Amino acid sequence: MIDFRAAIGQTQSKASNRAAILECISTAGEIARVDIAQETGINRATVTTLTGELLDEKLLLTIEEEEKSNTGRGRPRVKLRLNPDAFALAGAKISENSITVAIVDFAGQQISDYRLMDNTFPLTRDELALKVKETVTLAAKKANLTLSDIAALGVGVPGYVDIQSDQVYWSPALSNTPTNFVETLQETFSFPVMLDNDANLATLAEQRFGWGKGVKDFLVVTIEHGVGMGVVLDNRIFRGIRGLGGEFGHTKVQLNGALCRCGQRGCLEAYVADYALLREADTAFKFQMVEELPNGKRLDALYHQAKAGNETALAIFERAGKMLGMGLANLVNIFDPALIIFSGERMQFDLLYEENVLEELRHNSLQTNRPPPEVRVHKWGDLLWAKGAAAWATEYVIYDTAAQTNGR
Amino acid sequence: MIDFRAAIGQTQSKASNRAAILECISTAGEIARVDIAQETGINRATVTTLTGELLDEKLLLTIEEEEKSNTGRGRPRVKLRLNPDAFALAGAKISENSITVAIVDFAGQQISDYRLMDNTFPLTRDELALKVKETVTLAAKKANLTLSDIAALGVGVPGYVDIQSDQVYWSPALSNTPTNFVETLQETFSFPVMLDNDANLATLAEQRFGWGKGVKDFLVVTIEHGVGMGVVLDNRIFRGIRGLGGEFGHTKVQLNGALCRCGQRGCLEAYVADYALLREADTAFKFQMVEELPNGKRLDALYHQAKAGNETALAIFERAGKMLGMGLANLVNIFDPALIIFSGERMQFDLLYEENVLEELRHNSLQTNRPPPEVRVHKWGDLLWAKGAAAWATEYVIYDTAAQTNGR
DNA sequence: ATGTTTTGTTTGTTATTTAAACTAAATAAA
DNA sequence: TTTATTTAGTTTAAATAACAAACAAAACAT
Repeated sequence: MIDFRAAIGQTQSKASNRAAILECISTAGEIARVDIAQETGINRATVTTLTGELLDEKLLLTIEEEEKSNTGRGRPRVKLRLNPDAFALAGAKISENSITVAIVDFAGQQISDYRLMDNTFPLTRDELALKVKETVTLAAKKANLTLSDIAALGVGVPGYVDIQSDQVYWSPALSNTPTNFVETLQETFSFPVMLDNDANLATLAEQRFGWGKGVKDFLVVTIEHGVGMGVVLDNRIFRGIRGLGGEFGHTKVQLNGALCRCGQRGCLEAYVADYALLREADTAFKFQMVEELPNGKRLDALYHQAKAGNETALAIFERAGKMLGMGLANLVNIFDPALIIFSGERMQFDLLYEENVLEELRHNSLQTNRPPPEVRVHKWGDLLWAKGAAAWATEYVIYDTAAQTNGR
Repeated sequence: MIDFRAAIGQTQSKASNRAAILECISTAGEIARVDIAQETGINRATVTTLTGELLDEKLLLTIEEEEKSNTGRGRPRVKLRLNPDAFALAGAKISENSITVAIVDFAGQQISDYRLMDNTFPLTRDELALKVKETVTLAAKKANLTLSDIAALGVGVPGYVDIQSDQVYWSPALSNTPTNFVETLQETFSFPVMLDNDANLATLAEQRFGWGKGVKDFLVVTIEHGVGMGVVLDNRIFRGIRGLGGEFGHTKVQLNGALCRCGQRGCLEAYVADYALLREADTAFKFQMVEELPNGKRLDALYHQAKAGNETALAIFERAGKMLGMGLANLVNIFDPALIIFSGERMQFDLLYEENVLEELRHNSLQTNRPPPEVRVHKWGDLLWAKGAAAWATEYVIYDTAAQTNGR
C-alpha cells in the first residue's frame, strides 16, 4: 500500500527532467547516460535528447579519456560531467565577526576564497551589502575574475530569515531588523542573489558535497554560536510553511528555563550554544578562568578542564548533552529521519556530542524494531558554509536554465 | 525571489490534472469549469476535455437547475459537482472501547453510520479485523448496501502506525504488536483498505470537511485519551520521513519529567492527556472524588471543580495548559504554520485550551511582525473521525481512477 | 571474420496540453 | 425586435515531449 499519489504524474515536464539530469550528474560527478536513465527513471532516448541539448549549451562535457573500467563487452560507456566553466558562482557566509566568500565553478569545485575579518557587527543593511560586495570582489580577483563573470550569489546570515518575503527578522549581523536585505543585495549586485539562513546553507553543502549526497531526506543540526537546523524532505530544503521554520535552537526544552539571547526562556540554545556553556563556566570558574581571553580560548579551557576530569566542567557538558539529546529526540519524534548530520566547526566537543546525547536521544524517542536514526558528526568550517551558499546559487542556475528552455 | 523549483514543471500529467480537478470540485462542492481553470491553473480547454471524460465516467454531474446567481451578461456558467453515487466509501475509527464506522458517498455526504461498543480491547489483529468487518457490514446494511457495494475502506487506529511498511508498532487496541494489520484487513475485505494513525484521519477530515478546506498547509492537534498531531504540507499529509513521524504527544517537554503510558518520561501527553489529568486529580482529591466513577465523569468533576474556582483543580489545568502551550510553540518554531486546528471531542476543557495555552504559545515562539498562527478549536466526535477515514478511502479512489486512465 | 553484448541514437508514434478560433447563451442597447 | 456585447464553454489544429522499438556503434569473444 501507499503513496499512490506519488505513483502517478511521472510524465514530467522537460524542465524538471533537465534539472533531474543535472542534479544526477552533479551528485555522481561522472556518469554515463545509461546510468542516468537508471538513476532517474527517465527513458534512455530522453536522456540522449536532453543531454544532447545540455552538451550543445556547454553545460556538460563528455569525458574523453579511455578508461579501463569498462564492464567488459559491449560498447563502452561515455561518461558525462558538468562543465566547470559553464558558470562561476559565489557563496558568502556572514558570521558574527567575519565574511567568508567562496567562488566555485559549475561542477562545485572551489576556485578561490577570501575571508574578511571584521568586528564592527552589527551593521546596517547597506553597510553589510557593501562589505559583502568587497569580499566577493576580492575573492573573484583571486580567481582572476570580475563581478561580471559571476552568475549568481548565495548569501547565508545567522538569524531569522524569511525567504518568502525576503525579510530578515533578526540577525546578529544586521542592525535595524526587520529589513529586506535581499533588496539591498540585489541593488548591490547585477546578478541574482539568494539569501538564506546559514543553517540551511550548511544543509545544502551537506546535500551537495557532504554526507547528504544522494540522500532524499535528512536533518542537519549546526552548533556554533547558536543552534540551527536544516531539514531536507524529498530532496528539497523545508524552510517552514511560511518561510521561517526549522528554528531548532529556539525550541523549548524547559518551562521557564535558562535565558536565551533571543529573550525567551528555556530555548535549547540557552543550554548548548557557546555562550550558554561560557556563561556557566564563568559562574563556576570565576576565579580560575581569565575573563579577558577570547571566547574560543575560554571554551577550549573549559573543554580541557572537562577532559582532565574536572567534575564541574564535566557537569556543564553533561547537562548540555542531555538537553541536546532531548531536543533531538523531539525532532526524531516529529520527522522520523533515517539520518541526522551534526555539521559545523566546533564539533570537537565530543564530550558534548557523544554518549549523553545519543543515550538521551534513544531514551526519548519512539522505540520500534527499526534501526534508530544514524547520527554522524561532520567537522568543517566557514569556508564550507560558503560553498553551501554557492551551491544555493548553483541550484538557481540549474533551474533557471531549465526554465528558460520552456519557461511557460 | 524564491522557490524557482516549484515554478517549473507545471506541465502536469493527465492523471494529476484529473486528480487536481476532482479535488478542486470536492473542495468547492459546486463549481463551474471556468473557475476550475482559474483555481487549478489548468487551461480552459484541458478542463473541458478532462471534465468531459469524468462526466462520461459518471464521476461528475452537471447542475441542471437554473440559478439566478449569474454575474449578469454572458453565457451562464454550468456548475459541476461530484456524483454522489459514483462510489460508496467506508471509514472506521477504532477507539479504545468502540468502533465507529461511517459510510459516505463520493461527494462526502454521510449515508449511514454505526457504532459498536466493546470493552474487550486489546484484541489480536484477526479478532479486531473481524469486529471491523462486523461494524462495516452493519453500517452498510443501515444504508441498504452490502460489503460488495463499497469501493474502499479507511481505518484509523490510535498508536504508532507506519504506513510505509504497514506495521502497527504499538496500539492500545491491538495485542501482539508490532504487527502488519493491513495484511489482515486486506484478507478480511475484498476492496482496498487504507490504514493510518487516527490523528492523521482527523486531519484528513479537517482538510476535506472542516477548517482545513482549501488550506494548503496546516497543523491539527488532537487531544483525547492521548495527544496526536497531523501535519499538512502542500496539501499532503506529512507522515514522517520513514512513515512514523508526527508523534507530538511524545515530544518531551521536561527532562526526566512525568511518566507517560509509553514508558518514557516527560512526554507532553503525560501532562495534558486524560489520564494525566486524572492521575493528578486522584492524588489531589483522593478523599473527595469517587474512584469508581468512569473516566469521563471524573474528568467532568475535575473540570467543574476548576470552573467553580477550586485552586487545586485550576492548578492542574493551568500546568497542563502551560505544557501544551510550550509544546505547541515548538511546533510553531519548527513548522511556522499559519493555522493550527485543535480537533476532537473533548475540547470542552476551555480552561485548558484558552488563555494559558495561547499565552504560553506566544511567549515561546518566534516573535516577528507577521500575524501569529491562527488557533482554532473544533469540537467533533468519533463519527467525524470515521468520516476522515472514509475521506482517506475517497482519496484512494480519486487517484486510483486517475491512474487507471493512463497508468504508465 | 563473425557473433555477442552493451551503449547510445534515431525514428515514428502517442499522449497531452494549449492557443486561437468558434459556438452558445445570456443581457444591454438601439 | 433586432443587433451588439459579454462571458462560458468547445473545437481544432499545432506544438511539445516522452517513449518504444528499431538501429548503429564500439567494444570483446570465439
